[in-house]
Amino acid sequence: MVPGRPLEFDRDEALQKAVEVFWEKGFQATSIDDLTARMGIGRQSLYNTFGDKESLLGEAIEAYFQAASAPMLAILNAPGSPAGNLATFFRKTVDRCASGDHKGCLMVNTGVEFAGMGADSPILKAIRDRFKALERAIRQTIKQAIDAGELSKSTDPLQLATFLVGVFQGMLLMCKTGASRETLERVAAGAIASLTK
Amino acid sequence: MVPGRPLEFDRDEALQKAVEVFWEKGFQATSIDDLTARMGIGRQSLYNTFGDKESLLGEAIEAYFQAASAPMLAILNAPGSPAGNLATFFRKTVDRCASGDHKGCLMVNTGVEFAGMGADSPILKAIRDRFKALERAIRQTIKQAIDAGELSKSTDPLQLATFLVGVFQGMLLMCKTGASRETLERVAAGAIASLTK
DNA sequence: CTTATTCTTGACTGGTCAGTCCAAATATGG
DNA sequence: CCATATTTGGACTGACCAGTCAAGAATAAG
Repeated sequence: MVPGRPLEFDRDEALQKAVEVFWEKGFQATSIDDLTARMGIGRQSLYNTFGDKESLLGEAIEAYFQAASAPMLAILNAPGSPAGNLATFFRKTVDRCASGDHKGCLMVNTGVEFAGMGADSPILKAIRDRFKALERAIRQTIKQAIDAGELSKSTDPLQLATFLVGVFQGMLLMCKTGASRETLERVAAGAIASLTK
Repeated sequence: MVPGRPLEFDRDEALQKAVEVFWEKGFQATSIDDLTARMGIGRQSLYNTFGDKESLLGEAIEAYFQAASAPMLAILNAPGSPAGNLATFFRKTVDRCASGDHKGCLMVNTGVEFAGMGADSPILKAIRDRFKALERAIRQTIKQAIDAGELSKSTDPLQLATFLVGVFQGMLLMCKTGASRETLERVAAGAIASLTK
């Protein structure tokens, strides 16, 4: 084993706290002091362990995506009706928004913040890639729904998947800016209605 | 007439420049120097004429909304088919996004930024109110479409209107984060499809 | 125990930023 | 021409902030 003083904190726990702060306040509005306070570690420990502020954000987004996407992908791939799974996906999104104190989505929030400073930002690219991955998963479920006869054979899976991701992002945005549960339910109802023909 | 040295610049022109800067860079990332440079006025002139940075943003949002909403409301209220007008609304949104160099929507962008700092912000309230006004206009057009027999009598105007505003905001968000015209066209197609039954 | 390695603590730095102050400039009204 | 009112330009201030530095503390290997 390599010698040296061991970390006094749990790296994953600290990262989880960083996720919360970035999620609530946004990247620019979060200071290093905000982070160290919530993470319960010293300034130098943060720089040693996570690199600079933007690297930490990158790790926070990665951790957020893993935690947030896993249950949603599980819904899409659940046994039973694919179209029903898509409907469940949107109902679950309403629940998550309504129970999250209007924090919205870390990736959506961060995407808006970084969009203004050059489209070549690695952060922005990571966010886009992750939503692309979600789109692929939804498209797969749509294909299954078509095969199962739940959606018309004339349905364009790519078009419908992109549309649903758009509605999804719209819901997360509205959640962040203060929409009520009723509002989000109406949006979700529209998405679900587009699955019944 | 009240004496005193006259302004050396056109207030509305300067405000329009401020809109552009906030729109591109966001509120926090815009410094007073960024503003004075683009507006072509001195620092003190800015504070004299517009108050502090947040007041200027408030005026910028107001001016942006007036300029951006007028043509969109005109589309909704155009003579002819109400449902067709709603479809035109979304096609026009694609055009505006695709021709705007991925600036998205000033109100959406700003809404995300201010959502993190207290839901009681007057800026955030103004943004919400303006989207509520858009929702009302869309609901009115939906009612006309129902009366004209273009939409089923069982259609819930409020539900559909809220849904369409959600899709609209989703499109503006995706525009900001770099979506291609093709992507936005797919989302718009989904919204338009929800108007044909 | 000694040494090499890593972590922690707190002070420090260089820069940026929003907002203010003030003296000079430019207009009107008498 | 003078008094009054307003704008302008530039310097200034106080605060904050991301990132660095250095000295001491904790660990494991030999």
